[in-house]
Amino acid sequence: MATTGSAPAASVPQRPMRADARRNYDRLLDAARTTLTEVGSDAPLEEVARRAGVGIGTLYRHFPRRLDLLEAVYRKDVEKLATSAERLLAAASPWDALEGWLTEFIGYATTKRALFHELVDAVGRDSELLTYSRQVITTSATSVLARAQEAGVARRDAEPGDLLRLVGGCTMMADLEPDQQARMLRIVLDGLRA
Amino acid sequence: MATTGSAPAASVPQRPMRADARRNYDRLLDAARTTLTEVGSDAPLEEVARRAGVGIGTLYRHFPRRLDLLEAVYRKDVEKLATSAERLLAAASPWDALEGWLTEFIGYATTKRALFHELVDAVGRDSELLTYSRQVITTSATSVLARAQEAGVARRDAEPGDLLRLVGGCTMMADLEPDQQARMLRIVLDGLRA
Amino acid sequence: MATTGSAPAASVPQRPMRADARRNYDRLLDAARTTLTEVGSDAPLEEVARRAGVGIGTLYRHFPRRLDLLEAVYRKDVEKLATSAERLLAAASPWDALEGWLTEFIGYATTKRALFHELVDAVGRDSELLTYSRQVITTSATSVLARAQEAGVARRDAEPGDLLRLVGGCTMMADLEPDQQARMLRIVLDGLRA
Amino acid sequence: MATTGSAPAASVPQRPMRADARRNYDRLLDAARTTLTEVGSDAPLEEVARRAGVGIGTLYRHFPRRLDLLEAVYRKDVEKLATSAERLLAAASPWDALEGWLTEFIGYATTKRALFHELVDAVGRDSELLTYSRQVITTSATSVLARAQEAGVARRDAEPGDLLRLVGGCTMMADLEPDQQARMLRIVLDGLRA
DNA sequence: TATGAATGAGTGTTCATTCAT
DNA sequence: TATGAATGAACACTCATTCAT
Repeated sequence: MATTGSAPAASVPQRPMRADARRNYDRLLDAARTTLTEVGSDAPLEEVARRAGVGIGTLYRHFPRRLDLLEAVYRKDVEKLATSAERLLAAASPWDALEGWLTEFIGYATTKRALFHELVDAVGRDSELLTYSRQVITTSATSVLARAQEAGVARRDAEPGDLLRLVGGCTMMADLEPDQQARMLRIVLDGLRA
Repeated sequence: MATTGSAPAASVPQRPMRADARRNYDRLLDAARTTLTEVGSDAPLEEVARRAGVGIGTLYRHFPRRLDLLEAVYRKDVEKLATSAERLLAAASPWDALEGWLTEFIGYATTKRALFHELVDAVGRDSELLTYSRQVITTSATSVLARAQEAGVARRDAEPGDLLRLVGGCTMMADLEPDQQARMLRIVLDGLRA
Repeated sequence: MATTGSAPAASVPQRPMRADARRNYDRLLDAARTTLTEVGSDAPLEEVARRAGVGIGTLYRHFPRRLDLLEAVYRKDVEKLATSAERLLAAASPWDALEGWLTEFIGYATTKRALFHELVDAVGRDSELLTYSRQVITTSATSVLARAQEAGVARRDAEPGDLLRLVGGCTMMADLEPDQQARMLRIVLDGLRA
Repeated sequence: MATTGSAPAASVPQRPMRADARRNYDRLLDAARTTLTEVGSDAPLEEVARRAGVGIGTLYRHFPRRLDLLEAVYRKDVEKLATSAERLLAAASPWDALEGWLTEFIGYATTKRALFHELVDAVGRDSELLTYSRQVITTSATSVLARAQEAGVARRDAEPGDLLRLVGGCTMMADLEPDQQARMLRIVLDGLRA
């Protein structure tokens, strides 16, 4: 389910990136996420390039249009959620998997808050990316919740969608104060415990 | 508790606006809210002026800086919430007051989603406006909830802050599909009923 | 046949431009023609604005996209040719009309040399502008040549198209040395005389 | 009269190119001519390299500055005209030589149309390249025309310069429709026949 | 050596803000 | 006073050129 993490989101088998290009690509994605969530969704790409320590031309070589960068940031967060779900399901206790995944989900919700509007405007709510995103998240949330319920550590009447809206919505509403976010998550988790 | 609705947000007693100026002021505020929530927080002010049916110069006469307009829009929504709380507490049943106020709160949350980031960047989280806003909303939410609890129509263990985060967060998370918003509100209200 | 010279090439009856706006519009067109023919078709628009003595924003108010400016320059030259034909046919001797119009045509050919490629790329050879241009020029050339032939001052076996290609082609080929252009015109005119 | 076709346009005796380097050099020149005449004089060099099937670095190894490539393309066309004149004079009938050379000249005029402005801007009208070009073309045109005139198959009152301007000018004016170019050439040739 | 990734100056375009009408 | 034209700083994006692989 998780992708292999090959950089360009789409398409054909291509030669692997050169090491330096790969490093710049990753740096750019990281810089983009922090810049966009901190400065706002209208952050200049020059600022992203600056934080990544590369020239603006390099940014554009990897992401020919602003939208390509936004999509890649969003997609990476979604993929990370899917990967986390797999890893946690395989290696953590049912409860820890649930808690760990929701913690990661908060990071995703922060990214989503910054990018979602612009993405919807540009590619539409039914684009491949957003459809894929909904599917991945629903699947992951369902998995970690179901395992916790089957293990008897989570309330049986909780639905994955409720969980997502509670944690995600509170994250967005909580205006990015990290300690508030952690507290909200604690409340939700306490409420969930069987 | 509610302000008197005098147009320029701050300061000294000044002569009341001429009728046409008042009309333009109100139109601009309305146009700004719809434009900013629909087009996005980076909507051009020319678009706001166009929707209000006035020239850009007139917009700037009323709101010398872009931020002034954003603040006024936000403040108006907050004041409307306060006014609604007073009206509903005076005239509606405890439950209807709670339901009515939360419905209005969704509109506020939509505005907040669009403007909050830019406001925080510009004036800071502890500015008069945002402090005032928190206080008004907490007070209003507390009033309508407490009355419903005292009347025995709402669960006693619900806290105003939870309510706000649930409804507000879900609004933000729900990606602006109005029917989804209504459904989320219904769920929360059903859950609240004593 | 000639337009009234209203500035925006298309559309509905609109209020006449303010005097200063009209002046800037005209200056911009003039500056654009000289800049594009002197510097080349890839001249920066900032240079055009600079020569017109206005800010880049003013240029964009009048011509929202680069192409709009190129089209307007080209269209104005075509319209000038049509107007010249009318004027010369009404007021000059048949021979002087022919000579005068061909002289103006050289200016048009210079503009065309600079802009044509980009226009064709952008709007296509069958666009309204280029169709209109061909029609205006054919009509005008036919008129001035036919009158000269009827008056017995031009060879009867000359065709308008030949004339245009000779004068226009030589203009383009002559690499913009103005004295060479004049000499070529003289040769063609001597050849044409009945 | 023709150069020996040594690749780098100027200067010192250097070892002959390796076969593969020579092949890349030739491919680049061809790709440059087609790209520049088709896409326009502002075509990106990456596109040239792509069409030539080499990397951009290889292009720059052969042509360290953009201008070097433009010069080489132009020079090659001029040299081809000189070579053609020699070959046709030696092997074809006087009339066929004239016709064949003028046909080649149309190709040159197309290249010139695309490159001339930029070349003049960069190296000046009296540069070695442009002086050389004028001399080669005048010489070649004079040769093929004189031979045809001496053979009694071309009008004696035609001048080489007229021919060049007629054919070249019409080529430029004819806006690149190849069939129109052929027709213009036919007209000129019919007019030339003794 | 050939490749293509990196660079950054330059250009088209937008939009907050000012100012003449 | 209301209007909208003018301004220019800022930003998305391109491409000639350099340099690491």
